[in-house]
Amino acid sequence: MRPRATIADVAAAAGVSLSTASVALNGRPGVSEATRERIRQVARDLEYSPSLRARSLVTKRAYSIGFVVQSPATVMSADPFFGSFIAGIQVAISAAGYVMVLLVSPSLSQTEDLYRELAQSRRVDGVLIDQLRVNDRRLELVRELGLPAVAIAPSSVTLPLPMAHQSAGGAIVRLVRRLLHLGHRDIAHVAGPPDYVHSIERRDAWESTLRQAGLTPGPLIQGGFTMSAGQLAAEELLALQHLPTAVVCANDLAAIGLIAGLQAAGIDVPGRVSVTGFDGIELGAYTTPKLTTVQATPDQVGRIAASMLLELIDQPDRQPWAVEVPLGPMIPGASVAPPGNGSDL
Amino acid sequence: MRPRATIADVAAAAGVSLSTASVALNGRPGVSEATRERIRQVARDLEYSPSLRARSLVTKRAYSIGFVVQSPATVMSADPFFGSFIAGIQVAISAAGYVMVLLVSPSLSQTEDLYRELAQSRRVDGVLIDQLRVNDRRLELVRELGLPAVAIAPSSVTLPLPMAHQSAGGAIVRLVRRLLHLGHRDIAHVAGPPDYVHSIERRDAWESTLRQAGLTPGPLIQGGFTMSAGQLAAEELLALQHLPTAVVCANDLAAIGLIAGLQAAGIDVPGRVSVTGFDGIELGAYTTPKLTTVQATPDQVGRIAASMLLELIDQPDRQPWAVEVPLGPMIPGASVAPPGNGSDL
DNA sequence: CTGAAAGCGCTTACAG
DNA sequence: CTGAAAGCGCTTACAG
Repeated sequence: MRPRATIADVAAAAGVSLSTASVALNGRPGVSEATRERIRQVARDLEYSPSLRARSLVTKRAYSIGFVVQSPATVMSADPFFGSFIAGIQVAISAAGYVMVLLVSPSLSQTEDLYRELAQSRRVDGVLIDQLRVNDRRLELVRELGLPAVAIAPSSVTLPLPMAHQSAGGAIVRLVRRLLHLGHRDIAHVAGPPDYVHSIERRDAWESTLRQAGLTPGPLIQGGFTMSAGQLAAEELLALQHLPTAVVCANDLAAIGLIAGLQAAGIDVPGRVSVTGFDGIELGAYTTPKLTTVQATPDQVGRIAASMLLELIDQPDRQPWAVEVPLGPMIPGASVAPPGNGSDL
Repeated sequence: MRPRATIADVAAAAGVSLSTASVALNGRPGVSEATRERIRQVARDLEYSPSLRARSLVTKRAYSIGFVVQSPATVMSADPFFGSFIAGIQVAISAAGYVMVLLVSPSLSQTEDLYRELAQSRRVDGVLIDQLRVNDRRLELVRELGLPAVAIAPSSVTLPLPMAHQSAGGAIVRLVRRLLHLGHRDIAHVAGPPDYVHSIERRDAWESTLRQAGLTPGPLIQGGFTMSAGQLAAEELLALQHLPTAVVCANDLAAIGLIAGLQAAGIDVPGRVSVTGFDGIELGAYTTPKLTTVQATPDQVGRIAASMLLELIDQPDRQPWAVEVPLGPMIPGASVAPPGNGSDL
């Protein structure tokens, strides 16, 4: 890169001191409007652009936030959550001159090391914590490192740090009620991995909604958030004494895998079994039948979580607070129908 | 964050000068082994970790590379390429102490602005250029900005900058030959958007392989890289005088959409029409029938492109060079069969 | 083999 | 309203 103009060049060309140039360019009070405009013009003429490194050193800010995504193969390959999520983050931070450093990690322990490195090298001013586990050690880690952090977590949990809530549980409640309304009484759940707090939230939502309706929750299958988990769940269901009339899945991918698995075994969906998902991924519109689901809003989750993080960076001692991110609408699809349309095995 | 030890603290505690501490800690020659070890021990005791900002200012390095991904909704939502690609990048750069700054952009013109900002603020030492268009203005832009850049591009193009080649064209050749071997003579192509160089490479590969076999290339459908593009392509094919016996799609997603579209119209795949994809995404194993495709290796593309970029950053005046990234194997699936198994319309 | 000094490009009190 | 000086935390010639 060719040599760039520095603020010293601007000051010299404008015939003022370094500090005056700095004050003028940063819009701080203490310079006459005439001088300020003159200095700005000179800066433009010289194509001056401040060096972030130098500014970083003195303001003690990296102007970056960090995000570590685990098991990228699984999370990003198939989960549309990710693209919209980081697009939302960028919307929130770019106006403040921030960028996102993205790291991928193959394992939990490496994730912790990556957060540690980010903090120690002062690469970032704060981090986002996603995909929270039960007893997640990252919470303790960021506290210990003094690293500002915002967590994305279900509304049901309370953490000692600011949280952006997306209530997937609320979506599950809606879907279960829809199935109840259609007449289903035997509603199973294909859960996510049990060590994720958002798996637990969804399972609890399924269970409590059924209990509130005076029903005993049907079969609970430990599944996962992937298509292959859904397909395995189909095998488990088929091995049961009798099939439930409906299955509420933890997310769309599992639901799509489940439908594929059921269909491969000759089970009609929704004639014999109704299936619901959660996320509203594009793929759900391409399955046969189309998937009934609730639209998640990952872009808004990213936007809100990131702007919370910027606030926290400005006020590191602020008491933790929480913001609820609204869900999208229910997307009806032909994967759901009243029970009893299909013949018994 | 609590105050951190600086190199001055380490030097004082070890009873040496700043420069000696710096030299010792950076492993540069000029200190006795005894002093070096003593200084290292003191650094460990003080939990010293160098400030990247300060080092950046003096070494004139950001220790970051940039990557701008366009239309994240489309690219990342469905394309598994992305997750593996950035995982590969990180593998290549983390050992050198680099991280990746990821930006998303909704449009071409904004992409250019983002590259410009990255360069002007010296946020990054270089960038990766992906999803190359015909007459892509980013090539001129990085030259003008003096920003080191490596492009990911098909083997068929030659650019004035270093390139990591992944020959999707080679994959298409393999797939067309497989269809020819099975007896197909009427082989259509669902192409990607015509302004992407990798769309053109794939179309050319389809066309030239057929010509080499003495055949006239069948219908060419301008499609896209998404499922919905594939589904639209199905409608176009169905509107033709007669259906080809096989369709080579630009990627897996288009192929999956095409299969869905054909099946919705009552066309048997592969009985009536054989279909192939490219990428080897997980989803292809879940369609009925399973997709015949060739496995791409995005992790290796990322790894190789990123390490080329690090080399270029070290030697900015190096002459452009290119590295071929090997493709994965063909993945056979039931979406392909000999022609003539289905009845004519 | 080791130390004193300059400098990277900014910002920020502090004087005038 | 403006300028001179110090300092952010490092690295790197240059002397000794």
